[in-house]
Amino acid sequence: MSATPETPTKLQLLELLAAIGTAQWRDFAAAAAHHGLTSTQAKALAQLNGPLPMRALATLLVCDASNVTGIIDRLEARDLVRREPDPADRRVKNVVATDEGREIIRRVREEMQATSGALDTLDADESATLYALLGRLRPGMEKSA
Amino acid sequence: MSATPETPTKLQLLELLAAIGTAQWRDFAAAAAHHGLTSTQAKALAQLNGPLPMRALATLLVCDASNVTGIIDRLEARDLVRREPDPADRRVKNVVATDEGREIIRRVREEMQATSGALDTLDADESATLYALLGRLRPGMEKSA
DNA sequence: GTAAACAATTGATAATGTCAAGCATTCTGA
DNA sequence: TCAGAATGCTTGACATTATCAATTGTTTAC
Repeated sequence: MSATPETPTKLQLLELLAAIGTAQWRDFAAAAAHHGLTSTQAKALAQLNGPLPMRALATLLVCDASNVTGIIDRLEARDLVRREPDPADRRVKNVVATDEGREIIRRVREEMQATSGALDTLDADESATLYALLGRLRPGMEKSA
Repeated sequence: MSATPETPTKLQLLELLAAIGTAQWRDFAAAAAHHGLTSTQAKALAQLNGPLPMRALATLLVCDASNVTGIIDRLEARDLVRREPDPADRRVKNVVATDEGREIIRRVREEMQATSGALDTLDADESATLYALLGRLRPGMEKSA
């Protein structure tokens, strides 16, 4: 057997990447549902590492700003996030995750067992290689069309 | 510099994988919108390599069967899919992509330029390595929770 | 200091999602 | 065989997510 395995076609690689992405999304959505969150709500909560203006959140979620209003309304009704006025610009409202919100999204991430378990099958070298390759891929993929 | 780069923490790897998945989804959704398809419609169309019962499609999309009825209704109204009776089981309706449906999803895939372009930055060896690593990850990730 | 630009919200409407109920068909087992 | 359970799809009721146009309040630019 060769040290360099057969080169996959680009289509094969695209398809495999899509399959991984789909599986990961399923895992995330299932964990979120387990905590009474819709996928969208969980996705929004996952962005809130720090205070974030509504507009910025809309950009991250790639949707209209008016949509974010409703999503945050529902999260706020459950005390998972707060709206805070921005001290520098009175037009802006910053969204902040509450302690409860941070805790719940932490658990969701923790419970992505399919994804987590799959990564456990890689040894240290493989993890490092995968990390390096995906890291090279990332900037190109995040370019705006 | 070392031949074996630093081993990433599992959390770092999870985060990177999530970022790649998100970027890929954005790319797919944008290409779909360019052809007047919602993300969900495109996702449904993408499953139709062959005839597929409504129920099977619901399983693949991880949603209720009644939801699929509406999605397929709208695709059928645009002549992108057809419902065909199953010869072996009269309860079943098989969904089949029309020529137009196959063509439109082919173009959507073709126009995922961010993803495609990112993969172009890898040489043959790197592609092969990435393909092998992701291929090892896949079965574990597709396990049901 | 007025006009343009921007942030967030509201209201209208469509698409997506769940659940419960229904009809038609197939399967199961006594 | 045939009554009842299970299955596949649809419908109806409803909540969520999405987009767009219009509004209000606040900055920014000229």
